Amino acid sequence: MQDAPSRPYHHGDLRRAVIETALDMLRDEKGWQFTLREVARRAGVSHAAPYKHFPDKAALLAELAMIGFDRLRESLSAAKPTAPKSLRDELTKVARAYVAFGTDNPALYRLMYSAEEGQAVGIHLDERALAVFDVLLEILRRGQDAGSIRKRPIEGQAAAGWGLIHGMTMLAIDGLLVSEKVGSAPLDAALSTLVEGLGNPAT
Amino acid sequence: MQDAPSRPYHHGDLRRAVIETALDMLRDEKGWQFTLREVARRAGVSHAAPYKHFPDKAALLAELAMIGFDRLRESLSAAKPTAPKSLRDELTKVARAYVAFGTDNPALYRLMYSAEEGQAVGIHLDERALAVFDVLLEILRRGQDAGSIRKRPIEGQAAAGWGLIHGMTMLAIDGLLVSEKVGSAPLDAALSTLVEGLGNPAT
DNA sequence: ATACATTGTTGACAATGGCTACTTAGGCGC
DNA sequence: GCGCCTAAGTAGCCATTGTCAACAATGTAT
Repeated sequence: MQDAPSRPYHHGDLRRAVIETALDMLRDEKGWQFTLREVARRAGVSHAAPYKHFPDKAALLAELAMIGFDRLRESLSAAKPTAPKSLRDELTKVARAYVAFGTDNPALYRLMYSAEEGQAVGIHLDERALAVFDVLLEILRRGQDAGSIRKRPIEGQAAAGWGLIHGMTMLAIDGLLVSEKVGSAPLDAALSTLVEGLGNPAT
Repeated sequence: MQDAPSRPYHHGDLRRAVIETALDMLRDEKGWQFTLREVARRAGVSHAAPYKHFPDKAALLAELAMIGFDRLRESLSAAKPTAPKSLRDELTKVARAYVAFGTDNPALYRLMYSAEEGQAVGIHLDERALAVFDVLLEILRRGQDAGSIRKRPIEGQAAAGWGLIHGMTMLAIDGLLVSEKVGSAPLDAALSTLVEGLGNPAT
């Protein structure tokens, strides 16, 4: 991780290094409330150096959130089966990957959804965040065309899917899906209920 | 609220006053990251006075969260129709009240779900939090008995309901339910999808 | 070579904020 | 009255942090 010999005065690629270090810290810690100074410390530079690459802390956070959306989309794409048995199967696999991303990257996920003074809205309307949403939309659209998903306004179905998946992710991250409340396989159960609700009963 | 003339040296009921003041602040601000000093300031006492009634800040936060659960349960009970047209109607009304509670009390709701170093689990297993969950369970149970809700393990159905409702609440609080993504009535759509998923198709 | 822009370093400011002593006010039993 | 307990006030420690200003090193174009 740390470069070996007598760090040259100029890092060379500190911007990237700061981002990488911050992502590392998000991996380690539970929350995204790291300090810029700590990032600098871990990156092996002085505490003010990051300011040469980011106007302020919020800028770094926004950048990290965007990277989070990119990675989430990649996760979802990777989880999409190439030859799905059914659309319901596909939807389930993608949803599972979504929740897994959240539990694997709790701090990053929280950051992506933390309303930094109402800026969350803007972030979520960015192209890179919409790309994640489009994965869901595309599946629903295809399902409607194929007849396996109810023909309802697709935005509403997307709302249901997003809401349930986001909710389960948050609950999972917070460790609240304890068997006392939701049994032993809450995610399976929730997803199958969702799929029932979205699915066309005629099929 | 504020006692009138020349505050006596001893407040008399500072514990309650601190809680009330903190609840006021939660109503005003978006987050629950108020400072104890600010609470004391608003309550009109010195910044150290609260420590006579709460060992530390976390204790106050826990107390507030519990009150939140109490109020949420009351809201749900109040929303439960006395003579519901159907169980689906009842479920929808209660769910709507849940989300409304969240959007009406965003900071308090966030506090209730903020994992203060993994203590969220304990809080949510407390009797007063479980009482909220029981409202959902009871409706599902009754629905299963009446045959209008699918006969599936009830914990799984509760997971789906909780997940979707909590998710929609969080999205609503964060202002993310914008029409560009989820259309004009996302909550309606999501709840009807949920009800479809939970409902017994035979009926 | 030399000027200039870039990128890092050092140091400090200002605000914050939880928490802890120690001191004072006041009520209550005796 | 007297002493004691509780509740409140005052003062401050101590650590943290975002940010900025001034300075130093390095690379680059002329």
